[in-house]
Amino acid sequence: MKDFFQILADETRLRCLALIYVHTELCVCELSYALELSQPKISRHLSSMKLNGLVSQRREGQWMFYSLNPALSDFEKKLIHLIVEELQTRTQFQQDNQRLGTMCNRPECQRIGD
Amino acid sequence: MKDFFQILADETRLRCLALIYVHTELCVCELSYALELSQPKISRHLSSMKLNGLVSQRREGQWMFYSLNPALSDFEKKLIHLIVEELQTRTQFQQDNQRLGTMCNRPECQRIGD
DNA sequence: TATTTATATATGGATATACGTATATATTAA
DNA sequence: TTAATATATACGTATATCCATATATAAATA
Repeated sequence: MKDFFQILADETRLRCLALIYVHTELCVCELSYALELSQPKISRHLSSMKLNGLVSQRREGQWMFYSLNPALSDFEKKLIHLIVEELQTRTQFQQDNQRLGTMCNRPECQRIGD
Repeated sequence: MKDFFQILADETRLRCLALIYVHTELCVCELSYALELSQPKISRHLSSMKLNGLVSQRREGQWMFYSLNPALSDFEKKLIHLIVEELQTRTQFQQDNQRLGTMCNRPECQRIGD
């Protein structure tokens, strides 16, 4: 459980998690744009989230899409749900989400539920 | 929120948190005994939990009793409830809790709900 | 094949964290 | 006042984490 919280103990990763949760799946460039952070930084954090089983990845052409790992335990899923619910009430998320909405040339793909 | 998870991202602190939650309040020597860890180590972790608002402290004679901080937000309280609920199902907690039960000369005090 | 776009990784440095050990402080009792 | 018990803190070290920058890999396109 310690490692689970370790992975949540970073603002960049929390911001990524909230957007991924809400949009089902997002690629690195979308997160980099929405959070106004460098591509390597986003990629590194997603990589550590992947390593710890928080997210899974799917390649589609040039893009690597990240989504919540369906293999998460019920406990972890419940926590993440509550965490994202809370994050959504905060300005940081709202700003990030709005920026994402204004992004041009977002990769076209069959995103489920977006 | 990052700092909240930072504080939860340590096994010793999670073990303390679970015991404190279940027993309402505990002192350093009880936790040190139950977890079989040195007094300075327990004290240092409790101190950081106090600093981050997770627990509050109350002195009674020689003993410093730690309990969950009542000023925690509803969100934080809900998370902690779920976390402790999960921890209670694990052997680590059960062993810690059992050792606490076998401790001799536990400080006598009017512990609420213990 | 060469170029562009998207993503991942390597490196070195700065900072944070956790630890054991030693010691200081505080309270109680002799 | 001295001793014993409980707790807190200081210090040095080892390790982990995060970052910016540079570069490597992979896929798509010209």
